[in-house]
Amino acid sequence: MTNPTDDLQETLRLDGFLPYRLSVLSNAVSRKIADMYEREFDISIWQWRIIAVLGESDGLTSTEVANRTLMDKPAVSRAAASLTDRDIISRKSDDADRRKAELRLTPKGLKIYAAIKPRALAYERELLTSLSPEEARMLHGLLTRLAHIASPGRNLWSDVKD
Amino acid sequence: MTNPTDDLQETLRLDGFLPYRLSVLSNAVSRKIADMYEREFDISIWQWRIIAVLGESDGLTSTEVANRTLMDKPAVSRAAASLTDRDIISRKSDDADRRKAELRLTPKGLKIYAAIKPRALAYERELLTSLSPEEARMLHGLLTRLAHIASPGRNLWSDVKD
DNA sequence: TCATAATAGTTGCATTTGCAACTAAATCAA
DNA sequence: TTGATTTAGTTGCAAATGCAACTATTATGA
Repeated sequence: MTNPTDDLQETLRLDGFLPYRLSVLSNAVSRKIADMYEREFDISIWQWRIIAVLGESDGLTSTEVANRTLMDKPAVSRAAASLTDRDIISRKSDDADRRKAELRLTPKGLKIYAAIKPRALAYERELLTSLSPEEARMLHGLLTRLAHIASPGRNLWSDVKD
Repeated sequence: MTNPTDDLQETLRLDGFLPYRLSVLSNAVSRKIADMYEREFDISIWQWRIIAVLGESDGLTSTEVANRTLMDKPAVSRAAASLTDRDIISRKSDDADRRKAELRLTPKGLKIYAAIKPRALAYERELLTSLSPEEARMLHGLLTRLAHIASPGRNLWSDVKD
């Protein structure tokens, strides 16, 4: 096994390279959880994100959804269109400003939200089984700090404080 | 879980949902670092992964590269083809088994590797500035444990020991 | 007022991705 | 042998992504 660049001081192992590890782990997690949404509810990750934020707080506009989910506007537009077609969310355009429209979960959407939510939380719990509660807290704190560095200025997610 | 309705009581905030946070952080990090590869060297993330593993250990076959980088075979094939076209890697087919071909960095490839590596490591260091050495170690350990749960059986990355 | 700029959301398109199906070569079993 | 299987790698294609350009509506300012 030759290492063609022994002369360079620091070693780089893809294995231990943080961006790589984050990417691989995130992909594995997303893939697994997306399979569940998809298989059982025919809902994509983006659709789920919209449902999730509307479940948290109803009556958001597309732009607000985009900000909260960090999706771009076309992605929200398309995912919302397909959810509207399937009667999972409704859109009511704002009378005062007819460019805007408020998105809400329909009764059907609420049912889907109520069905997916515990599955999502259960999967998260499963992931965290290997971590003690303090370690889980630590993990979130570390991820938050990394996010500040990775996207300075922009808050990738509001800091969870407790 | 004895009482399934307990799940419904739990709150779900996308913000604090681990799969979401991993995805958003990983995207931000990948985007930022990919910009650098792309802008300065016209190298995609996939191409960089190939260069990186070949920089670590030369003379791997496509399949070995795929295993180490967790890319799928078509992705390796295409990225390797374009790197070969650009004379960044070379392929020498194995005389004993003519299905196989060993991939190596060319002198030009070595130069690119040598140029990108310190930038990549510098970016990783920058990310980790907000963490103490123990915290960084802790982070890697936590990510490793999550990876075991997320992809049981399959080792997403060999555990860094020593 | 009216032209200009800004904002909300949609559409179009080129690129990337993931997966299945394929070719070529080697191995195995009878 | 030789026919079936396995393995290495490539090609093709459908779907997902990301971004730019567009429409429609509202706000601004001379």
